[in-house]
Order: sequence, then C-alpha cells, then structure tokens
Amino acid sequence: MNLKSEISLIVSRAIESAVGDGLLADPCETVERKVEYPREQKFGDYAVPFALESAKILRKSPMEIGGVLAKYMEADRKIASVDVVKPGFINIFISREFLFENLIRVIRERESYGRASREWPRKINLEFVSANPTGPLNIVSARAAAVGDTIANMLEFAGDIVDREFYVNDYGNQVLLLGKSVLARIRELRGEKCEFPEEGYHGEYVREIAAHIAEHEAGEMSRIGGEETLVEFVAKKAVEYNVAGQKKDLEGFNVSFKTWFSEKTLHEKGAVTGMLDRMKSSNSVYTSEGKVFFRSTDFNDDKDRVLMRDDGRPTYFLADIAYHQDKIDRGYDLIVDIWGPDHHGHITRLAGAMKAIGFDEKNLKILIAQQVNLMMEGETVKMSKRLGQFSTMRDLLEEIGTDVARYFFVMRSLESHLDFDLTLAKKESSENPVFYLQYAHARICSLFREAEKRGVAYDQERAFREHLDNEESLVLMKHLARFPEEVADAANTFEPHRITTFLMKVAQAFHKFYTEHRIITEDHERTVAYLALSDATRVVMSNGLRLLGVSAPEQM
RNA sequence: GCGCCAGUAGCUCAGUGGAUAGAGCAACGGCCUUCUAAGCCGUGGGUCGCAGGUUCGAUCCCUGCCUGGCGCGCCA
Repeated sequence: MNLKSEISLIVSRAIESAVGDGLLADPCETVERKVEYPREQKFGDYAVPFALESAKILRKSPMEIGGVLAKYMEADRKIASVDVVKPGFINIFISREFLFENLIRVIRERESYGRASREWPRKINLEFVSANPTGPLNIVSARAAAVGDTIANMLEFAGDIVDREFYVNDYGNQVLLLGKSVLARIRELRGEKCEFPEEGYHGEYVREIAAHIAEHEAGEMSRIGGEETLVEFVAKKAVEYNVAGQKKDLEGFNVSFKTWFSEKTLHEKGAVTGMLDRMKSSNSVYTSEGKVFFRSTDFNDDKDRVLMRDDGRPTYFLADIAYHQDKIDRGYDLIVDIWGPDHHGHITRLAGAMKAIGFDEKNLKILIAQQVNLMMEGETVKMSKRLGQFSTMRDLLEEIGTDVARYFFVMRSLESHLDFDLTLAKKESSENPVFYLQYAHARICSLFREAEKRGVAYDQERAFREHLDNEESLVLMKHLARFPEEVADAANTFEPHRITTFLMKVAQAFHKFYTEHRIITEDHERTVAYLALSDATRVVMSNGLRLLGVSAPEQM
C-alpha cells in the first residue's frame, strides 16, 4: 500500500477510535477521507481536509475535530507530528524513521519499487492509435501512441493486466479508394494511360506503395482477371504494406501492440450482421426508408444514427459496436479507447449503443487525445509534405528522436491541445526538459563510477540515518516515498502527465541536494549514506522514465 | 446553429472547493582549483477570459456571455 493510502487509513482509524471513545459523532461515510498535498512545504507533508468538510455534520468546529483526531493519528510511527491550523487543516509530518526505512526499501526493490499488486487485477483492453491503414502515421497518432503506451505502462505498474490493441480499419470505402489510387499509380509507372480516381489518395507515399507492389506482385497481378478483383488485391497488398510500415514506426517509438485487430474479420465472420440482430431486439432500433436506425437520441445524441444503409451495407458505427462486443466477449473488465479529436462526436452514440445492449457504461472509458500543433520559432508549422515540411510520425522521430518525442507528447494533459515546440525539442541543451531528467540519472551513475574508482565500499546497510538529517536529503526522501502513490493516482485518472511533473520535482530535489552536499568524502559513513540516497533517486528516476518509455542514460 | 476541448506570468503549460496560485522556457544578476555547470541560487513578472450565482470560503462547481481550436457524413 502506498503512503497516501496509509495516511487515509490512519485518518479513518482515528475517526473510528474517536467515535468509539465518544469524542465525535459518527460521520459514517458522508465525508470522504481525502488526503492532499499542502500548498506549502512548511504546512507539512500531507493535509487532511476532513475536519473542515465534516464540521457541519458533526456539529463541531473544524479546529475541535482536528484536535481530537490529531491525538489518535500521532500514535502511528509513520507520523512524526500532526498540526491543526487556522481554518481547520490537519497537517501531517512524516517521520524521519519512516522516510529512511523507505529509502532502504527503494534500494532493495529496485525495478519493482512503486509497483503495486492487486488481489483482483482488472483485465483491461486499451485500444489506441488505430489509424486508418491508408498511409503513414501522422503526428496525432504519435501523440496517441506515446500517451496510450504510457497509460498502459502505468496501469500495469499499478497492478492491472493490460492488452494493447490496434484496430485496423481494413474494410470499406477508404480501403477500396486506396486500392484504386495505388493501382492507378502502378499503371502510371508502367506508362499505361489511366485516370486517377476522384477523391483518391494523392500523397507521394502512394507512389512508393505502387512501386513496391509493382515490383513484388507483378506476377500475381497478371494472373488476376477483372478490374474489381484486381482493385481488391491491390488494396489488400497496400493495406499490408501500410500496416507493416505503421508497425515498424511504432516499434521504433517503443510501442508494441499485442493485437492488431482486423475490422474485416468482423465482417467475414458475420459479427457485424449478428450485432444488427442483437440491436434489433433491444428496442432502440427502428427501420425507416429501408435503413436501420439506432435511436441514439434516447441516449443524449442529437440525432439517430444509421446502422444499416438501404443498400444493405453496414455502417462503420455498427461495425464499431460489434468490435466492442468482441472485446467484451474476450473477457475484459474495462475497455479503454483513445480516439483522435475528430471522433469525439462518436462517444455519445457508442456509449449509448453499449448501454442498449446491456453493457455497464462505467466499464467503457473513452479518452480523446486532442490535436497537436507543431510550432517552430514561435510559428505554427503547416504540416504539408509538399512544402517540404514533415507531417509524419517518422519524420518527427528522425528529427528529434524517440526520447524527446515521447516526453513532449506526454508532458501535457491529454485533453489539452498541444503546441509542440520543435525549436525547443530539437535543442540538446538544458532548455530541453527531457535532458534535465536524464541528466539527474546520468549524474548519479557518474557518482557511482567515481566512487568505484576511489574504492568506496558501498553497502546500503551501513548507510546511517543521522547523515540524512538535513533539509535537502529529507525533501528528496519525501519525494521518493511519493512515487508509488503518484503512479497509482496517474493510473487511476489516466493522466500520464503527472509522471513527468513528478519526475521534474525529483530531479530538482536531487540537483539541489547534489549542489549543497559533497557526496564522496573522507567521511565513509556519510559517503555511504549519501550514495544510498543517490542510488534510491536513481531507481525512482529510472522506474519513472521507464513508464514514459524514455531512456535513462548512464552518461551524457 | 449544435457539440467537444481550451482560455492561469512575455511564451508553453501544471495546479486545487479552502492557507501567500506554481513549473519550464524567455529576461536580468550571482555561483565551477574538488563527485558531470545539460547544474544550483536569486530578481522581476498574474484583476487565474468577462459577468452573475451556489458556499463560511470559488481560479476550481453552476448559468450566461466573449475569444481560439476542432468536430458536426448513411467515410473510416
């Protein structure tokens, strides 16, 4: 259990005891046992607003309530002291003994420090990126990839089982149009006359796909008779080519999916039409003008949505419902989708449909990764390949590398529109926040190289606590103790940017400690104590960076 | 017109129903004969978009408005 949860438990027990001793009326469950971080360090390490929030119900002043609870709470050895101040805050100071014990624990647990286990882990399906297989991945996909993978990492670290999934929309008009476009380019390559399809894919990459298919599939193509079959064949090959490219780009970005789920297979095995039948029995479906509608207006949508067109072709929406049913059938407790900003309008209707077929909507979580603006020298960069400016994820990675890209995508909250400052991202200097974190890690590694060179015997069991009784060490130890709860909070709220914010604080606390205290000295006991603190910091930095998918270099 | 996201320091953004609203970058001024100065310390800078409301208390919750972005297909 992490420290914050333990504090919460201590508060609950204090309330229970006070009620038992007749000093407090029973608040039951009316007021949450919240634990917060005080605005300022001098107020303490944790603050509990319970007294303020329960004053009305308990018919006592917040100060009185706080006074009663403080006595009970101080008995816990994790707590050094409890202050009840002004309006009625209960401010808690963590004991140095606990901080020191935790320090040793960090070093012992290393890679697993901060990892939580659950008695009943949730089986979670996290679907993200899911870009159309009609071309290379763009910048928004890159953001979704970074954020999605980090969320998956956090959830796993917090004790859940997470499967990463990519939904491949390899069915329907878009794919057909891609096939036609590629086929046209192939014919062009061969010097044949042909018309380029209206509204086809004009991107330069289509020529690359055409060249690739023309080279590798010429034999197969020549055996195919009939334009339609040929288009289908080319489309299939083009999709394979694009998916392979997307997979490769994502792997270069440290993101790998357990499942690449083909939409086409849903149609082929009849799951889509099967879902239509199921929907029809739900009471929320009606037929009009030969089309089948879902009455999504019953679920807060602004209009009803078509499931089946009058020509008998299912809509994407129907397939999407079937797809989510498939996830349910695969036994997931929680289904999480990360969508692009252009899909936010679909949330209501999908949630409605899921509800209509009897799925508990709290087990479906849809996150929207907001748009990304590339900025350069303070100007918005138009993402246009024709202008010689890059627009793909691959271009971006070639420009700034995986570490910087992942960090920048994750450092802002998901629902914020992200201004991606390329000028800053490209700087390999202190101005770039990624390096600030990595530098802290590298600096510690360097310390240990130096210690080894000087023959210092580092044995954490001989790290004496009295040497860590200074401001900088204490602040640092407190941050280290917070790591498990920061991960848990970030995972529970699906907010990976909390990790970057937290790691900044750890790095800051370490740099400060490093500047104020010389670590390797003639005083062996102190040296070992300082090395232990540095070692523990290294563990937290490394574990945190691992969650972000950012490397923790040993030297810079 | 409707919907979603956002409006906090010069810029990019954190943040919380409560205690003097923070960080990074930018600006300015200090700190390396000793473990990595990709660092540390300090200074300046804010009517938390506007107006109401709920509350003992609102930057945070509610309503209205303004501004910016995106979306509003029987495409996927």
